[in-house]
Amino acid sequence: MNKPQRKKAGKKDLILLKAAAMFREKGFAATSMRDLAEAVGIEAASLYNHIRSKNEILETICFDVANRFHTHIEEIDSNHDHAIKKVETLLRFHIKQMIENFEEVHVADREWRHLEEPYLSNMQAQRRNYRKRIAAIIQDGINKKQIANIDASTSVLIMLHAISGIESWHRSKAKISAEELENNMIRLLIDGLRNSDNK
Amino acid sequence: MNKPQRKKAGKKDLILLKAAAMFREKGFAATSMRDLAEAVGIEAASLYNHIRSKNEILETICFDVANRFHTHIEEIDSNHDHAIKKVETLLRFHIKQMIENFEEVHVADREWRHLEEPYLSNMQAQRRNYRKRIAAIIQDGINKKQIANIDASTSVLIMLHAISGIESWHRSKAKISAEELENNMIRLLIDGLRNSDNK
DNA sequence: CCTACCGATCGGTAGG
DNA sequence: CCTACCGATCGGTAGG
Repeated sequence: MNKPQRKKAGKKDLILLKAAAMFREKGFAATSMRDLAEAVGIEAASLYNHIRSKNEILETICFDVANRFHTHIEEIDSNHDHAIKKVETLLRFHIKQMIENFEEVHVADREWRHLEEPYLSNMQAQRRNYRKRIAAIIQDGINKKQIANIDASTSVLIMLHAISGIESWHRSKAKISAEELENNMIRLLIDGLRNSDNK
Repeated sequence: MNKPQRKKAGKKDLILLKAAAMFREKGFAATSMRDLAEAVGIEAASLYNHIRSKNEILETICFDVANRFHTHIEEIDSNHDHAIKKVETLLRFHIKQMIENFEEVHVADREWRHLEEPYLSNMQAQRRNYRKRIAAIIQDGINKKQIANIDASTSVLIMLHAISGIESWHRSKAKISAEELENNMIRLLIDGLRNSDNK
């Protein structure tokens, strides 16, 4: 073999991947650049040829994930489905993301508080906005009598946090399958939204 | 009592209180003993006249909270209520704890991974066991046809994580009242458990 | 990508 | 409860 195959921007991606895994496992603050370097297989100083700072890694992870969710909710908002269908689509996307891109999604959700300004305020605003959009979808469904008369913000709180609980599914030994988990979650979370007359 | 509201070991309690608040806000790893000392109003070195180490503070918080929940589920397990009533009692207790003792309950729930051995394994086992007991209550209800035929472990996952989402209620500005929040959560979380014939 | 190293800060101790 | 200070480790840089 002449040269090991070059992944496009491979080393930086590897750093981000390992960082996500370690930030999830130990938390951002408790992960040192030396730990990370060891996982990547280089010296700590060499990390800085690929990234500018520890915080930049967190910024990349958090905003990548946020953009993905933002793009998805834009799509949902622009279609004309039944409100329950919209919520279901949103939840299935969240669940899939949490299962398939577990490390980075979980880090974005739990460690964003360690961002520095101005990123911290930016992310805070994005998160607030995102929740408001989901609440608006639900409230719209309530107004159109498509959804039971519940408190929209409580519902959003429950749904989003329940989904972040998939973390403990990942950790559990006697796992049900990802598909079963998704369908069980959808059933339990969507059921409370239905009007008694279309249950 | 002869003296009005005299805290006994007052300084240590104050340290634990401030520590819980700071661990919640910034995380265990990102909170320094110097930060904590400043919040308490003494020098960092003086903290060690009241506590043995930073980790001991976390241990105290985590095991205090765990014991509280353990005691409560023992009570529930020893009564003979309808399964749905048992779950509701449990959920209301969790919600109240999360509202009234927010800082320490939230720290116990999020920061226990920073415990050192043997406390880490101990806490891990306690948590696993606690979830199993809740799942058993639900499964028992399913077997007795008191609860719909759902996946018990998914239900536990959703319920417990939804409740830890009360954190974002604390942070929100336009809050609904604590009582409303509790009742909304109970409604949304319990509804999915009911059999269609007693809905 | 490495060796060598920086100043800052960490948790914690000695001694009063 | 304080001053003074410890060794360890942190994120990051210089220079090759």
